[in-house]
Amino acid sequence: MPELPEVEVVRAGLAPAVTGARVLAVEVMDPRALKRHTPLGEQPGLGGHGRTLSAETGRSRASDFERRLTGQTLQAPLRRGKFMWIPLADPPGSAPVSPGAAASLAPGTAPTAGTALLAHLGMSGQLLLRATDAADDRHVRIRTWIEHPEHGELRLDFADQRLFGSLALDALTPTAPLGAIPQQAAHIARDPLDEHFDDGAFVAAIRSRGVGAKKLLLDQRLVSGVGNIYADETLWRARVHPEAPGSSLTQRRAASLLHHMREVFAQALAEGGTSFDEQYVNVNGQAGYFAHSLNAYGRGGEACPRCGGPIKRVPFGGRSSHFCPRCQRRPSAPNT
DNA sequence: TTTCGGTCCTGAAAGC
DNA sequence: TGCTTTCAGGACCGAA
Repeated sequence: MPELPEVEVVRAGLAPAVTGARVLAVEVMDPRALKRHTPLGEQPGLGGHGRTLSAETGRSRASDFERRLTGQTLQAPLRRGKFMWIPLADPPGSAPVSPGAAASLAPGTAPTAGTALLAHLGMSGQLLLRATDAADDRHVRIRTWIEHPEHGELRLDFADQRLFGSLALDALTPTAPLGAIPQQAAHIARDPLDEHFDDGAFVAAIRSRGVGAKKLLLDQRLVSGVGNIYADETLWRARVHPEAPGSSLTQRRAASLLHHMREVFAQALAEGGTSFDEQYVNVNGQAGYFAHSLNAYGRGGEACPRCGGPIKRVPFGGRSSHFCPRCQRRPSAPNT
């Protein structure tokens, strides 16, 4: 289940092979993997994300995507949170973009910084670099043939079993202080590995909200890149109950959430990300090792590595939360 | 403005 | 053995 560390591993793995490569051909094998893609001249959201695509809409998106991407030159891939994008050929007058330079702008800002190939891996999305004659992987939805000046011809396959992910061509919108970000990712907050992430604003924001800490960590408008796995791990490390209201956290506790979030991300990155049931692999199809380092997520009924008490698994908005009721006490009274 | 629940989707596992 | 149900999850949308 790709969250920030997994997407960053993919981004870093793609960079050497795609930066400077030219797109030779594109084949959309399943238009449902283009849920975020809007053909030129069409209103965003028509038959949009989260809704079933009609056959006609699917064909229209597929042909537009194939036509516009073919022949383009790819730049270095960038990322914010779980969104990753590859800017297409330098638009005239645009500045170089770095991940740390990307900043949120209001949706709807006029696109003036070119176009990018945007990717969101959803739950089971994979971007796989393959030799042009390699055997097919399962669930390949979109196939791209590229030619790199040093590495020659390669295949870049987007595979996605559960179709929660998608590719799209999206307009880049300028950001302050430098750079640009795809419009579809402009509304989300910076991620905690971003050098421009505002720790003070994050702490203030979560302390002003009455909803549970886990919901706040999963809110991509407050901090991006956190999913169910790393939310549970962050809360366990910080000894915060998933349902502890943000307003019940002291300044120090709220800041410690951020500290532990960065800690768990750093460790996951070092171990190549978290892989379950082959739902996440790097660009070479290899699994990460961080699943072995999980303390809470997926360990319902097992002993807490810290206190030995049983890890509890409870329903949480259609999924599950894992925490240690002994280490992560629920606040008994509102903070005053 | 904030919060909640439904929707999209596939395949493994469990239950009957 | 074969069928049905449940579960996993991120992002988005509409309703309250």
